[in-house]
Amino acid sequence: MNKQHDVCEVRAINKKKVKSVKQLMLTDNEANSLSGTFSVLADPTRTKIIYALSNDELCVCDIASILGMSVSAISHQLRILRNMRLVKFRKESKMVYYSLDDEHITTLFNEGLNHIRE
Amino acid sequence: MNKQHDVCEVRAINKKKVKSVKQLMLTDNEANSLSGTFSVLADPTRTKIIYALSNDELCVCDIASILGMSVSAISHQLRILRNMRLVKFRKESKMVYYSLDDEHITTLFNEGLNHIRE
DNA sequence: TTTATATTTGAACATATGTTCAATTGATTA
DNA sequence: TAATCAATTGAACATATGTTCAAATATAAA
Repeated sequence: MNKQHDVCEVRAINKKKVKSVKQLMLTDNEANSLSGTFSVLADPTRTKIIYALSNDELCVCDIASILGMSVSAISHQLRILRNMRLVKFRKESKMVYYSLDDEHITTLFNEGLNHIRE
Repeated sequence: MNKQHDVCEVRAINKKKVKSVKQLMLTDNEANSLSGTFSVLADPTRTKIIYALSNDELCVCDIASILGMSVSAISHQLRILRNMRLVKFRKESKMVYYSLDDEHITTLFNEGLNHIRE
């Protein structure tokens, strides 16, 4: 920690603003939860999976085929989407069929899609 | 590439579904652009910065003070937000004041915030 | 039971990302 | 001019993340 850092971390330029914004500031938990939510959508493989599932319920093998990727890679990503409750699944014999489970995030997803497409 | 992969990448379970979803599928560019958009919001420091700037125009030093982080770390993150046109800035003597610049993403940001808060 | 197949899993690997540290730039002031 | 300060930058470092590979599960069929 050198002098420059001390100055800027301890003495703010506009103390009133700093104080008032500090009071409103997100907690670490809120910021982590918020950025964590966006992180789920921050990978092209996952956005493709979500997009694919927005059209149809699909098994792992078909998702892999659609994306042209290995089954293992898709399965790893599906686990992340499962843990975040973004997708649900049902088993039918050997196969596992995935579908979307979270309306909020798919709304977010579609807003993002509109954003890049307009 | 072993046998298992070949089977699942070449032969899909439900060929019709796979073919139709494949035709609708996002291009790599679209998927990268979409996930890239979400990536900007996928870091707690950046979400805090955006949140702070949604309240007020702020200089780098004050943002650092509000977040309790080094000026350098904040400046690096502001560069990312600048490159993505999420924030704009004006110079006033030695100081640089940042403010939000992109309505679309701040809408996205607020939707995410509602999502985690409800 | 043995074989085949759909999926999951863990470890290894490479790459991407965020922060720190030190140095630099640009503007102000003594 | 020299000194000071806000901000930026690049390199180094540690950590996180995504894919691959090999092995393990689980279910169905021969």
